[in-house]
Order: sequence, then structure tokens, then C-alpha cells
Amino acid sequence: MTTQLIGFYIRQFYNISDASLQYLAAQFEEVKYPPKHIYLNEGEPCKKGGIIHKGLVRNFFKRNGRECTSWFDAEGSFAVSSHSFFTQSTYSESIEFLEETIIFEITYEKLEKAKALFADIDVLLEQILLFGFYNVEERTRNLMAYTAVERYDLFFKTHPELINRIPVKHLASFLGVTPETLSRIRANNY
Amino acid sequence: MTTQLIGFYIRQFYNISDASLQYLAAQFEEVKYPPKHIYLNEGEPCKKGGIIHKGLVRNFFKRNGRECTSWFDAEGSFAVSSHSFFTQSTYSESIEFLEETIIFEITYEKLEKAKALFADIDVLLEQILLFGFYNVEERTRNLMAYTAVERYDLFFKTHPELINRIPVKHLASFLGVTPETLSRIRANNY
DNA sequence: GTGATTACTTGCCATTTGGCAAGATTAATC
DNA sequence: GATTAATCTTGCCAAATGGCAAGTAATCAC
Repeated sequence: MTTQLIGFYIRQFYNISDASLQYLAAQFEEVKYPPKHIYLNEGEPCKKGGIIHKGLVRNFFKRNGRECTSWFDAEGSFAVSSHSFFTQSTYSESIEFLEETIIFEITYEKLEKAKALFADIDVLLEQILLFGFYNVEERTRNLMAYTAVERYDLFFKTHPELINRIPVKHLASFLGVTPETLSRIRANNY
Repeated sequence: MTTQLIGFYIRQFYNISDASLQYLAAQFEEVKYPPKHIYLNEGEPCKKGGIIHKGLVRNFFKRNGRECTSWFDAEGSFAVSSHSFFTQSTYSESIEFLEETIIFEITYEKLEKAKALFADIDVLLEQILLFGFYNVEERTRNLMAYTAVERYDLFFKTHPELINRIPVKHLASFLGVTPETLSRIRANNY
């Protein structure tokens, strides 16, 4: 049953009680989206989010006329625009599915309700936010202190399973370089 | 009285009740630190934090042998290593006072206690974390999508009052360039 | 104040990265 | 499966940034 699955994913962040999980899991809905589907358009508040069961997602924004990928998420991660979701305000971030993607989806309202009913669900959300905070912080550091080659190597080491699933142009826009530069890095011209 | 002051600072983030403020403010202690004082050494868990009443602080880490400044904080902001503080785990981040700095200081334990006693203090902390998350996210975007000149101009626009308080080498390490490059940017060689 | 140290600036050149354009490859459409 | 359109790669050169070294300015210690 999906309760098992959702528990598996969620308890990676915080070990909520069986009762909380029972309630929470019932709020999720399994949904399938096709590749290239835009899950969130920048400027819209992020009213729902999902645990990725199968598939690949990218969050991106536009600056200086070009698309920049802020984050990739695959199985076990969340399809959500964190700041927009947690504050229910708009943000200049879009979400796109890169593959056919199956997610367990929940609305902000349902999550709020669950949070009010079970204290440990509140803690769970705090832990998830903290995890996101840590990830963004590490990313900032990498952009500051590492060269493009080092950033690519790091991504290659930490996410080997994604290298062949992500189109070069998107990986480039994540690493903060042009597709040409990434192409040269991969060809080992450096 | 300091309760007034602390209320002024804290309610910028979330408007806690008078009762909560009364209790919380009493947990703070006013402390003065000299310039160059290392408030937190990387690898130590961040057990206390402070609201900056007067002074200037930088958070930094070391990578590839050089110091990188992750953030500056001045009056009204916090002297704290967020992730380390919230998780009470270690992180490779240090905190240094750049000027003689007066902070209202509180330990993690006291804050936890206050959080358990007053629900709105919990909300306050969530808001503060969310604000930090937003800041780091914006910073990542700037590093990805802007040139050094654009990043400097942005900092100049958003923090004009800090430009003359921050040594060039530290501002450079914040913007992700060498001191020489920042020096040239300021001289308008670009 | 004076000397010593540290920080800042500038010139020179190397390295990294970007941008255009052409060709090669892959994927999408019918 | 042929055609079309994206995407990816590579060469070439330009622009941005780094690194060393020397000189200047500011700060610190006594």
C-alpha cells in the first residue's frame, strides 16, 4: 500500500508516529505527469507539492534572459518550490518534469491541517525545511569556491545516477556555465 | 528597557504576543565583543546566538585554502550559524566580529525551553529560518546568473551603509572574487 | 611618533569561461 | 523511415577573472 511507501520516503527526514503517518498518508494522491509538464509557473504560489516516486524534476528561474536551474530532484525528493510553498507567496521559480513522473501529491491546506492535528508532523516539516536550507547553503559554497570543473566533478561523484538522465543544457544551467563549456569539460579539454 | 528593544528587533520577523516577548526577552543577555573576536570556530556546534544591536559580523568558511565569507550581518540581524544552531550539530562555518559588537545573546537551551512554553515563539523561529532560507536562495541565484560587476552593484544598492564598513578582502570573498578583482571593479576598470 | 605589519591598488600576463558559427548527433513528428 | 527540429560538440576568438609582483596606503604595537 502507498502508506508504506510514503512512510518510507518521509521517515528519511523524521520518524513520525504510526498514527501521524496513517493520517498523513491518506492525504496524498498519486498522480502521473508527462515529460516537459510545467508543474509550477513562476509567479504562481506553490499550492501543492509531491514526493517523487519515479521520475525527474527541475526547479528553475529566469535571469538575464536565460534559464537557470536551481535544483534537480529525483526519486525520494520533493517536487515543490520550497519558499513559495512554506510561505504561500509567489516566487520567481518554475517547476518542470524532465521525465514522465509519478508523485504522491498533497496540497498546502491538507498539510496545514495535518500539522495542526499532529505535533510531530510539524517537526517533520521543520526537518525538511532545514534539509533544504543545508542543501542551498552547500550549493552557494560550491558556486563561490569551486571552479566549473570542480563543480562538475562533485556533481558527478554525488549524483552519478543522474548524469545520463539530465540533458547537458540543463546540467550546464545548474552548474552555472554555458552548455558549450560543460561540453568541453566532459570532453576533458581542461 | 531591553525588552522594548528585543521586541522591536524580533517582531520584524513575527509578531509574538506580549506575554511571549516578556518571557523571551528575559532570557537574553547583553554582551559586548571586541573586533576580530571569533564567536564561533568551525567544527564547534553553535550553542548560542545573538541579535546584533551594534556592530558587524561575518560568517565564513574555508575552501581550497582560502576564506570565503558566506554572509555579513549588521544591526537587527543575527550573529549565528543557522544550520549548526538549529540542528545543534557541527558545520564548517566560523563567525567573526568585524567591529566592536554588542549583541543580545541567548543559548539554544533557553530558546528551546521558550519554544516549548509559547507556541508563537516556535512560529517565530520558523519565520526566521524561512527568511534565512530565502536569503541563501537569492544569493545562490546571484552567484549563478550575475557577473562579478553585477553582484557588486547589487550589493552596493542593497547595502550602501555597509560598503565602507567592510574591508575589501572580505567583501571580495563574499562576492566570490579575488581582492584584486574587486579593487578593479571599484576603480571602474570594467 | 616610528617601525612593522597588514591591507589595498595597479600593471602585466595566464587561465578560465563565454559567445558565435558550423558541423555532428540525437530526438520528435508525421 | 524520412524529414525536421533540437541538442550537443568543436574551433575560433573575445571577455572576464585570477595570480604574481611591486608600490602605496592604512593600521597596529610599542
